[in-house]
Amino acid sequence: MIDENLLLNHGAKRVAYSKGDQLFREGESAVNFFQVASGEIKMNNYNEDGKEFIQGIFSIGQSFGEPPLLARVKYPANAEAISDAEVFQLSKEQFLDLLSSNPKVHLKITETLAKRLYYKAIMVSEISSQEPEHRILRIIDYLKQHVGKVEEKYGYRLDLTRQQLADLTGLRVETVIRATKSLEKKGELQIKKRKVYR
Amino acid sequence: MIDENLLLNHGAKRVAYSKGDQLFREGESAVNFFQVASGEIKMNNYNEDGKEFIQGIFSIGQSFGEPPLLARVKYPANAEAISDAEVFQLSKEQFLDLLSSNPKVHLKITETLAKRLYYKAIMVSEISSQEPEHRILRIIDYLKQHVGKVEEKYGYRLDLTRQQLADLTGLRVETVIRATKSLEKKGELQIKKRKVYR
DNA sequence: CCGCTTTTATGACTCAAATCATATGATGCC
DNA sequence: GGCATCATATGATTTGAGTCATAAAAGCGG
Repeated sequence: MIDENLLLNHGAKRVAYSKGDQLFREGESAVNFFQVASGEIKMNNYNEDGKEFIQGIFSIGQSFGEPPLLARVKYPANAEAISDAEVFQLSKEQFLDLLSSNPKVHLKITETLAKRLYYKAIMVSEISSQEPEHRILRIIDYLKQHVGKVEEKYGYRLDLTRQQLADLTGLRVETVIRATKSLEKKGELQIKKRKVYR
Repeated sequence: MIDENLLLNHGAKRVAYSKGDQLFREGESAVNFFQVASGEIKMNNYNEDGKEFIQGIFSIGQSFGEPPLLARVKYPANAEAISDAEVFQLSKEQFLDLLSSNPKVHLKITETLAKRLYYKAIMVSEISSQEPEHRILRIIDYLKQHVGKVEEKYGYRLDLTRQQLADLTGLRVETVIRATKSLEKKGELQIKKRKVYR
């Protein structure tokens, strides 16, 4: 997360999007740096027959879409507002300028990329070679640890629909529903009022 | 790739490994920066029933294992020498020192991470939602474009065994063999002397 | 050149997740 | 409060990649 004033001083604009708006599309060239000011943004892909895969969900303070900016490649996914959202935007030049004049911020960005790489390394290995229940537990544990919010009575509350969980793990809703039920039976997680806790 | 002399000036050691040696294991803490001097290193995971997944293959000039160093997390995978290999190693402190005293090198590393994130984003989406043939073509195209070597008579020659291709895509050898044959029939690639060209 | 290992190849069979259909329980809104 | 929409739930059926077995071709070392 880059300090708001620093962003504004380097020419960032605060842009508002409505739920469902697309900020950029897979295959486009990267021209901006993005950091969420409010709301939530997801990055996703759709395969030929319309099945969605969610690369990540970003909320307040988190940046996204930097890799293509730095690696000079096209966007590998779309970005879409999950809710109404506001986003700080900075042109590529402004962003690179900010980095070179603020080594600490640069290091922070590098760390962010490293963390995301860590997450992706885990997910790609899980998805390629593990069973549905295992995949689901892994992503829940990851979220609990890395974006973990309040510990409630029954543990960490997963704020995702079954569909989103499916799109993050590459499974089908029905499979996720059945797997979470089975996991509850095994005592690996709790389901209260349809919400998943762990 | 960081200049050899720069590495040595910052206290890098050149370490030799034999084919099959493990440089580090999944779950261990990261203490070193690595850059390949000769030979090839792969990073991989094994799931419960021994199935391998290859996260990446690194050859001369490429660095690996930086993310856990920067993100302060455990290694998400093992590193193993595919052939006899030599590797420059730098302690975490030496590496961070090198970065802070060489902004250009730092930016280069950031770019490297960004590129790998790009690759992983593609692979995770492919693996989660595409058919075997599609996955295989995608990884071949990626390799062709990003580590692409000599264009031969029949196009880019893929220097991977069917097994390695399977481990990179999360498929089974038999599936890869059948899929590549089917792709050849469709004219999407060529197979000459068992080697895949595209 | 010969034997051994690795890699590619192919057929038969299995099985678990995807698919399809349909229902019921929440939630939001005019 | 009633109606539309969204999310969860569950059973029946299909399907395609995994699994298993077995073989043949290629590469390699002595």
